[in-house]
Amino acid sequence: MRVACPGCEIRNRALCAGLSDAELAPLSALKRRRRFAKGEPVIWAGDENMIFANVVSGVLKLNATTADGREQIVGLMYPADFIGRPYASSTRYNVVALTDAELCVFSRKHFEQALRTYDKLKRLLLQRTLDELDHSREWMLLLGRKTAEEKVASFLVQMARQIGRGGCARSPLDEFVLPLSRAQIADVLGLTIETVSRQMTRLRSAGVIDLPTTRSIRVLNEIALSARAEQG
Amino acid sequence: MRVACPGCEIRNRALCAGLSDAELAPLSALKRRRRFAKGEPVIWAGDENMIFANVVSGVLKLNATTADGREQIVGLMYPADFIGRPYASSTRYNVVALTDAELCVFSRKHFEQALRTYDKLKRLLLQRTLDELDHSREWMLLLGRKTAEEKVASFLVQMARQIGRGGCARSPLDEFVLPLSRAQIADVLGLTIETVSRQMTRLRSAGVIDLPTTRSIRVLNEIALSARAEQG
DNA sequence: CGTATAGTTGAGTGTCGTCAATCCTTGTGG
DNA sequence: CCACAAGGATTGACGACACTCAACTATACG
Repeated sequence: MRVACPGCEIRNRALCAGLSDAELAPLSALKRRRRFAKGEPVIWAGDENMIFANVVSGVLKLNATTADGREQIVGLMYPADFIGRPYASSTRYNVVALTDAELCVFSRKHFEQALRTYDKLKRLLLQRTLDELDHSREWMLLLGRKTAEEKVASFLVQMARQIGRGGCARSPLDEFVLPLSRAQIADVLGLTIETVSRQMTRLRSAGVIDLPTTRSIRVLNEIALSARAEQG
Repeated sequence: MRVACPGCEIRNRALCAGLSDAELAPLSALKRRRRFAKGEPVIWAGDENMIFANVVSGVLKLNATTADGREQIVGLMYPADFIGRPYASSTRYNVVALTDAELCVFSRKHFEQALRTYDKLKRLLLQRTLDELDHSREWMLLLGRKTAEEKVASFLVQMARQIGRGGCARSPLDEFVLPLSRAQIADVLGLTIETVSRQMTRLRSAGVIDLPTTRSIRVLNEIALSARAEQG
């Protein structure tokens, strides 16, 4: 028996994991692999020509902006995550590739058709959406009530977990490479570049982390880091 | 033909609106009307004994807290909104009645059963959850990037819309009663009581709003209010 | 090797938080 | 009906944390 989407890196973790090979086969024919370069926009807020896709590789940001251009990253999408907004004609935020990325793309028509056909798909998307909602509410607590140090510590804890999840290891990593620049971290945390930088060096001075390069983090004291995150 | 849930105030706006009378009938037998007094907790974070319910009347808050007790309101629930967290054993936040409230309650078992049985119900819950996610992301922009004045103005714009939606009128109201105290508004906006109060009086001094009583708002200049909200 | 971009560090400012006093509202009992 | 108490809201003085502006350093890239 042939396996649908042979060689797909995320077959067992993405939404498709809820479908059998037989169920996936017709959908598989409608998908389109598409590459996006670092910095390239995937969806513009308000654009009706929306993309529905699974992230195969890379990291993307969802970001909202005020009228005068201030920016807030409201979500980060990793491999196996789903991008798109069913039941609405457009999204309220932009989606931009933070690294080179590969997506498994469907048209609105095909995806919504599949959503109607496969009950399981709907359930899985609902589960994912509920998880995202929980996550975004946790982030609201961070944005509204945490100090700069707590924000940065929370971000690093979260990052260690997320990067760990993607690889073979299932536990938080003690060393990893940030897929975000300082400016992007600032946009996630509702801070400025300078404040992020200062808090990073403070954590290093305190012996909680080390910064082998500006983009890589080594967690020296996970307990201390979690403590400074005030639950994260 | 008898109508399921006769006299229910939210029959046509809540999740149940997606079900026909025939479909609703068996569910209707399993529901339980329950009243909560102002300030009474409905769900505790981490409690497995979770409630699944439609809000019939009143306003409730979802709030998250840090380990040391700082509080952030991450959601407000109005009549016809749905409360509960399917596919998880507990919620990460508390649900508390802000006013006297009436809920139409189901047990986890019955609700998840219904979710499995009725495809339409799943679709409607997915739609709602996606809407909530959009809303919470919009709020992340507010929490992370807006000034105190913009936060308060955004809150008032939003409130005028929300209260208007509930009544017969479908447009934003120019005068309404706040269901929240200053302290609760502060917890929604990630500010302190004092800052909320100062911004309110600033808006009044500027002739944008009037405050007939501390709990009621009269919008004198909706355009100016929206402008100060930076899109809300 | 030189330029451009990203990141760090420093000095000074401003917005919002803290602490405290006062005012207003609401409810209760004399 | 009024006095009083209690909680909520407002206002003020002050301070701190994070932002702004700026200079400098490190890293990436041609």
